[in-house]
Amino acid sequence: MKQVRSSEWTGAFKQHRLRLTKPRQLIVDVLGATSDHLSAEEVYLRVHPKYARIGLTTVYRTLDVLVRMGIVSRLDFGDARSRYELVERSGKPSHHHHLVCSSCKRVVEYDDFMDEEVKLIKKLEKALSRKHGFGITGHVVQFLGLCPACKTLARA
Amino acid sequence: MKQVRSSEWTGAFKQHRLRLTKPRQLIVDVLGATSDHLSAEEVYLRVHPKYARIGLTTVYRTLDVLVRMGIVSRLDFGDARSRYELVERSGKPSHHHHLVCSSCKRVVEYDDFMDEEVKLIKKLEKALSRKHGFGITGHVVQFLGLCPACKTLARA
DNA sequence: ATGTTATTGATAATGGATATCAATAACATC
DNA sequence: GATGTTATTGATATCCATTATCAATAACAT
Repeated sequence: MKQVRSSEWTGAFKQHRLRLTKPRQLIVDVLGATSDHLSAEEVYLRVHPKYARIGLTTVYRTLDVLVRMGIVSRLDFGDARSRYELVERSGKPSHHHHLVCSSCKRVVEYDDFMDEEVKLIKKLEKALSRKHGFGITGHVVQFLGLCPACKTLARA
Repeated sequence: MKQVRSSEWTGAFKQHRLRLTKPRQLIVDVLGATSDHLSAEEVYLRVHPKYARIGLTTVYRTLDVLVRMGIVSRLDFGDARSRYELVERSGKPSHHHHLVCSSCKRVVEYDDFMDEEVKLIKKLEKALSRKHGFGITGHVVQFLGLCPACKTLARA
């Protein structure tokens, strides 16, 4: 399952014989219009004004499909709900990772030393794939800590 | 909050004025006796035969305390429940990461290229800390994929 | 031995996510 | 453009991991 550019998602849908429905279009639109990491409910709330009969169930299902197709990434920042972002979105570094405040869950995207990181990840993927026979499809790299605001509060 | 060796956990408890109770001892024992990544319920089930009046609530609370003290790591393998492992356990590489099958959730621990990885992580921690003012306390590195068995099934 | 208070555990409640299933709407075909 | 097939939707009920509540209990300092 290889990555699909969000700009080509309609084509990918057709190839998989998936129908191009209004809810699906609006959900991709919402994800493309923000740099936030939205939860399913937040996606629902942003689609609702434009399409009031959207159902939360549909949002969950659609996000699942998009993740499985490699158009969307599912993220976990430890706040008990999954969050989603387009894999490819204009104005965002194509490859990035996340720095998360474990207290307030604020998220910073970073791409420092990404060349070096990608090189190491590729090397590891190859080694692990050979050693354990896994077909590797993705990775998670994340730093956890306290943001400046929460650090100050912790001292109080 | 710095890491605490599991062998010294009783001392760490005393320093924090936390009481050394039977449930807490048994929970640490269970984690020390396995290389599995247990869920809260699995910990509960393994303590129960030795101490039938253990409550699931206590297990959740204790695991939380242990995580906050740096004695235990909370892991997320995408199967909708947190899993736990001792940070330091005899017979396990002290620093390692996980390769997870996204289908059956099987987990392989690896420590390949760990020197290189640790060096990069340290460098990133320093850079991110300076750039964004975070006090960095931890990181997640994880590879996702399909294990040999699930790969075969997927082809069927 | 005793008092203080951290800890426990039964119970109920929360909340994100999923299963069910009849109604609807894409879209291939004519 | 009309029509039939079938993927998709969404209201509803449900699941299940985790957390809140609070009276009873047990660590441990004195």
